[in-house]
Amino acid sequence: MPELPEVETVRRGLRSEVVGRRIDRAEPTGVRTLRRHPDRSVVAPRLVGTTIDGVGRRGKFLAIGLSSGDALVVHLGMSGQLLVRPSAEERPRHTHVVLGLDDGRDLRFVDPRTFGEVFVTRPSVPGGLPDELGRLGFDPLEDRIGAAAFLRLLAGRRTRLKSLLMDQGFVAGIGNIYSDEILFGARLAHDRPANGLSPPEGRRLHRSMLAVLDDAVARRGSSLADAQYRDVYGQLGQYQLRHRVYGREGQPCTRCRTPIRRARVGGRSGYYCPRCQT
DNA sequence: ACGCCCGCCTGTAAGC
DNA sequence: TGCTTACAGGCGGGCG
Repeated sequence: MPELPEVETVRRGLRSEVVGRRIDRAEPTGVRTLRRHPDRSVVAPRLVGTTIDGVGRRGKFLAIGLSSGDALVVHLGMSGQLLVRPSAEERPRHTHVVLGLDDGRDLRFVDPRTFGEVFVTRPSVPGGLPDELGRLGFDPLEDRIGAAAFLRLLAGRRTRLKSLLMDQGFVAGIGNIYSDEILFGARLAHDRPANGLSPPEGRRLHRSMLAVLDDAVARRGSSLADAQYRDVYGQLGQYQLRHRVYGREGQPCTRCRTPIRRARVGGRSGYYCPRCQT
């Protein structure tokens, strides 16, 4: 499922493949994908003729900067893919947006479960972050806040750690998979209240967050059994091979051999080592 | 302020 | 074998 490392991998792929290209055609057809646009007919004219200037990311959102000053914002949701394919190639099912580029290729948004979205907006600060993303918390890799600042943010929060890590208004980009991996790396239980951590524990959480996310980006993200996550080239990620708790219920902990457990946390599966994480 | 549930979706896999 | 059910989960909204 696309979380920060997967979205960052897509961002880097777009930077290599589509920055500098002009959009010659636009087919924004997906009704649910374009749900922020009550009138979808306004979308294509804002895209056609513009050049892609750059690609930014905050948390799980991508912001594709256009020469017009608009930004094309993309969220992959659960099953969204941004694929760069030759325009002549057959389109897969659930293709909701197609941008025809000036090099004979398409940038395609494909999303079977339609939890993802695409919209065009004009940042009030030219070249800045789209205003719609302003409610997001800090981005662990873009902002690189230090341990001291992280500890100050934790201090005000009574929330349990897993919920807090997945709260996009607190820290942007972490979802179910990486919250479990980060908590394992920090040797902290998912239900610990954030403001109850000792300073060493808070520093462990900070260090684990950066270490897990950096390693996952280096391995181009996680693709699970459903193979829904693909980069812009259609390639799978490799970080799932490094998962130490996620999806490993009943398998021995890599640190202590105790069987990994699964718990329902807020309607979702959370995985942890009952011995290492306290 | 926080926890928890629901609804939105489709594809896959487990269960009967 | 074939149908039904459960599950995967990001996110916004609602409710207690």
